Amino acid sequence: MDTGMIIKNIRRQLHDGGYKLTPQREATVLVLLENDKDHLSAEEIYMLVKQKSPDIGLATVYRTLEMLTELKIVDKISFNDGVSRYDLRKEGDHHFHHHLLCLECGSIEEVEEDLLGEVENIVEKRYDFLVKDHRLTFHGVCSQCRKKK
Amino acid sequence: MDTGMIIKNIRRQLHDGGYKLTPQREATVLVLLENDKDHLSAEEIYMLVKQKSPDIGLATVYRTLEMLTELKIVDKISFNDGVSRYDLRKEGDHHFHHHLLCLECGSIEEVEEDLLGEVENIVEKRYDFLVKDHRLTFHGVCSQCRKKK
DNA sequence: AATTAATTTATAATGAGTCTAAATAATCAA
DNA sequence: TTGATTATTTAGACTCATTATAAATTAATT
Repeated sequence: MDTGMIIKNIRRQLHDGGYKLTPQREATVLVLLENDKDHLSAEEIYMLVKQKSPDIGLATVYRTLEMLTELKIVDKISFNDGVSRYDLRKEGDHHFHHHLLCLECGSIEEVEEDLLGEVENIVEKRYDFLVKDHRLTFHGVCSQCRKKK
Repeated sequence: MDTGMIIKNIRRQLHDGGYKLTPQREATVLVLLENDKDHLSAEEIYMLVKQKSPDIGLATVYRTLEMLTELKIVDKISFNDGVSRYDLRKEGDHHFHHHLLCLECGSIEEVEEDLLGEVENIVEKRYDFLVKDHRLTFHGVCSQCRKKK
């Protein structure tokens, strides 16, 4: 799907939630789209948005990210390094993808496929817990770092 | 296993890592042992330790928790609410247990059994990633909150 | 056009976590 | 044991991510 179409969908989602897609919000979403393989912090997103809209304020970026999180357009995740990171959810995805965090180089790889179907069933039955979403991160060593040794 | 024995084991683990079990560190470990079902933040731990050792400083608690995390005696985890939480690892456990976070009441339930064995195998093979540890949290609605409705 | 509501900006405030220097406690060599 | 060295703790200053606030701007409505 092209960017224009994605933006159009997001505009509709905002309207459904009672929000407008202001130029600042659109610029923020564009940065997220252009960097959908990264896991940017609010500060990093702010720096990138500033290149498009130099007058945007940091608080606006924070508020936009909060709103996008509430609407489940982005997922907020923390990798225990003291900052929250924001990850655009793929169109039609109803689960949050998983992450592989390399303890040596700090890289974060994404695992698109949902490996938790069976595990969620067990949790729902055995713990009587209605699962809505999940966060799964593996800590380990990526192939590149293992090759180096 | 009784508390004395656990403390003894932890003392040995600290020594092996080149640290001493000072009274302040012991008081901190005791608080973690006494609240092993909770997921306390550093500040909460500090408050509880202060009841045992009123003269302890917040920085000492932070440093102790950092050390215990490094030695894998506790696991540090964040549930996206802006604070890190610390969870004592059970004796002999080589994986971090999972969590069920209720989006309505905020309660956190623990899942002791390891449900990720097969998933880790897939990740190791399919993504060529050496798994050392994991963080798995399900977001959803607990049985109590569902009963209320 | 005037009014109201939503949004943004700039900046101040908060609060978790870290750093630093001085004090204290433990360890070691003589 | 004494003095010297090292590790640890304390208190408080500091940093930095995030949030709150008040004034200004923009958009929507009457």
